[in-house]
Amino acid sequence: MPSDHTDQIDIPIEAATCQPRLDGAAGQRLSDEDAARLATRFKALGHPVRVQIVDILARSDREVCVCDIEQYFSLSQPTISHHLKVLREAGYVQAEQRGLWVYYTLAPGGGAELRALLRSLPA
Amino acid sequence: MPSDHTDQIDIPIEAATCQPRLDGAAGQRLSDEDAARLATRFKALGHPVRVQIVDILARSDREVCVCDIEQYFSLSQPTISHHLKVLREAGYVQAEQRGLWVYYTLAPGGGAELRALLRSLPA
DNA sequence: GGGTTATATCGAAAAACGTCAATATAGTTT
DNA sequence: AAACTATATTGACGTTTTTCGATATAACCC
Repeated sequence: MPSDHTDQIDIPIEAATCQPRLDGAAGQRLSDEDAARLATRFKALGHPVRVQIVDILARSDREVCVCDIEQYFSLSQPTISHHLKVLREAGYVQAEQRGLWVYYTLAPGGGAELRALLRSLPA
Repeated sequence: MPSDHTDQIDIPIEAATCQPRLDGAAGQRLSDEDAARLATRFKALGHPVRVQIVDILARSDREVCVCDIEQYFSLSQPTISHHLKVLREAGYVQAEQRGLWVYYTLAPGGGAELRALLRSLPA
């Protein structure tokens, strides 16, 4: 009779080990430092209030006063100040004091990239 | 007599109020829902281990077994499993079980975007 | 069936985060 | 100088996140 008992039958599903990798188990990858820097930047955008703040700045064609930013939220002044600090330290925004007021803008360079990031989900 | 005592002298630096906004104090902006969704996605990338995992998947041209992912880190198995879950729930990665092993890939669609995100900082 | 293996889930402890009230700082006005 | 204003910082408290050991689940092999 023709072969209908092809000997594939007792081949274990994946040769008893998960598909071996080509490169030696720890090939080229992101450095720990780069991963940490990236994570810091992403984490800074990982809060709705900070996303909103960045969006406000991205939509504005001029600098925006902290006192105006505060109007958008029903949060205490220290809380807004804290979120602005996180965004500043992550390099997303820049502050300039003039008189009693402090004006924020998106940090130069990252502007286009940031607008793209914001568009990356709602699309 | 000609004006040489122009009355600009006692104009306060910024007219006693910070530069007024053009739109009515709460113009068009990101909805709370969109801000929350964006923040959730960014937060999922807000940890170095998860950035590394995404990078590993982004560099690989094939699916990667959990057992291989674990090799990259000196963290417990439950911890890696937890980070994979966060990435899964954020929609960045996909899992497929085959035999005893589970293989992860970047979620379809977002692949190019994700690679761009990863490139967004080290550049 | 019983034994083994890979991954996921649970529960707890430590660390990080978000928020506010209180206070400090720095500028402005009188 | 004193009073006032906008923003930042400090300190405390509740919540969430990260991590692990222990256990559960599910698939394989004998």
